[in-house]
Amino acid sequence: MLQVSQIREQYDQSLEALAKRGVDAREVFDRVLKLDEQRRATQAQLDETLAQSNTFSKEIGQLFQNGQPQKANILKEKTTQLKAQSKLLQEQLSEFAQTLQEVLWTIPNLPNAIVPAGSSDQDNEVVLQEGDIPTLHEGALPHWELAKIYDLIDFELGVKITGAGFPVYKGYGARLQRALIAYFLDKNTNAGYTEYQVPHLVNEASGFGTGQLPDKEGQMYHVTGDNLYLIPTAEVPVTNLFRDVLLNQSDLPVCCTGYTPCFRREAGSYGAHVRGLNRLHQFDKVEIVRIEHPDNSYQALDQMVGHVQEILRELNLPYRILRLCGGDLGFTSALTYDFEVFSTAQDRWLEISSVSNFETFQANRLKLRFKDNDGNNKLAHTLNGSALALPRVMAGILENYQTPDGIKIPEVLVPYCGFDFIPTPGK
RNA sequence: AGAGAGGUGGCCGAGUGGUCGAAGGCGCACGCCUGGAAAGUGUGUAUACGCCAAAAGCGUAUCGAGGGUUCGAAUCCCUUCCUCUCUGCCA
Repeated sequence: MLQVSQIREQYDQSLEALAKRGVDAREVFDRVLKLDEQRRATQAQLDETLAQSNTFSKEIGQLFQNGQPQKANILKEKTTQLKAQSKLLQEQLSEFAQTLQEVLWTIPNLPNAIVPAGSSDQDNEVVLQEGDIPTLHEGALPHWELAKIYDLIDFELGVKITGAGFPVYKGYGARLQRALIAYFLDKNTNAGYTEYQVPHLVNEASGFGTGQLPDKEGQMYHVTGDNLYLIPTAEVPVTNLFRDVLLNQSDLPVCCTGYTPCFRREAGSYGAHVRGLNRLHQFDKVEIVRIEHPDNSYQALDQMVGHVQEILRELNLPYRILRLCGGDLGFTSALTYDFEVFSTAQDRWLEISSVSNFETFQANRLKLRFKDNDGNNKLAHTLNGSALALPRVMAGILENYQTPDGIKIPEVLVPYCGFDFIPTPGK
């Protein structure tokens, strides 16, 4: 959620920034400023009325104590009027504040200066591409075929016990999955992130805190009996740990990591793009979250990008980094780098990580602040990224590491897996 | 799930209708004391919003949350959430 002061004090810059998303915000900005003015004026009036009323009440108390009830009764009548007035003002104030908040919720974050303008993923900037794209043997297969042949993942079984998009991992597949989680967590904790195990269900307040509610309610699974939501990403429980928190500057930066399954109801999309592991209702992800001083947040973002790069280099997967354009940028993000792994067998890039700086956009909604060294309370910057999302890493490994005799395991994963090769059945 | 107890500032804890944003203590910050430290001692120590160009200052709200009674509510009433104890169930 943007701050009103941002809109008021940097009106033109903010308009320009949003234009990169293809959003013309002039009208909504003007509405915000007007509502804010109304809110403030009403508050001033209300405060004055209540102050008057408080003064009278004190006088009445004294008059009763001094044995002058008739004088007190005169004042009582006055306060009755004031009470009616303040009640009305109170209602108006709530109305203005509520509407203002609702309008602010509709405005996306301001893209950073280096975000390219653009309307779709066509306009994303490739910042870097690294790693050799392997030349595969004749008859190389996409991962859903490999999963079947090697009996690593059973999609039909998942359908039987739950439904489409809930795969069952088996044998080597399950081991590889567990190895990846352990490897990612080790990489992250070695880089200074504190590991958390958080609940996979969150309450309504947390859904509002990170912005899934009220708008994107349909994307989460809702446990109606207890009014809880299955988390769509660890970002929700982890970031909400810091909801309504006032940190000290010396606490910064806060670096967290955690593994959770992620649940997404998301409908739509068809064909090869959702086959196999490409899009699921339940998948695993290791997330990193940082809370930073505003002066350091972009440096932190670069560090996070470097960290994910290191993992991909170790896995020896060909990848590229995209700087998302305004039109492709998430609603809450100021700057996002997407990581994509090249899937040779599918001949396409698969998104495996997204690293973003939200600046104060989330913190404002979460009321996540810190006391700076001058004693002022300021909104912190929040950042997060996947390090990494499992399914497409799995897909990338299976597809890029396949040989006619079987699937090799990236060297760094061998200690975690306990095997270095998945042989072709029957060979 | 049933029965009971309870939710007050960073923490502990007092407060059952007015002068209570809230005693006292702990913690913390700064000063004094000290050769240095401890002890002792003094002062200060919440958040949000509004007024003000800004600071100072002032106003308003906040004692889990929401509503009500009252001129006036931490205190009385209602609703709700949460925590603890016992019983039940259970990995």
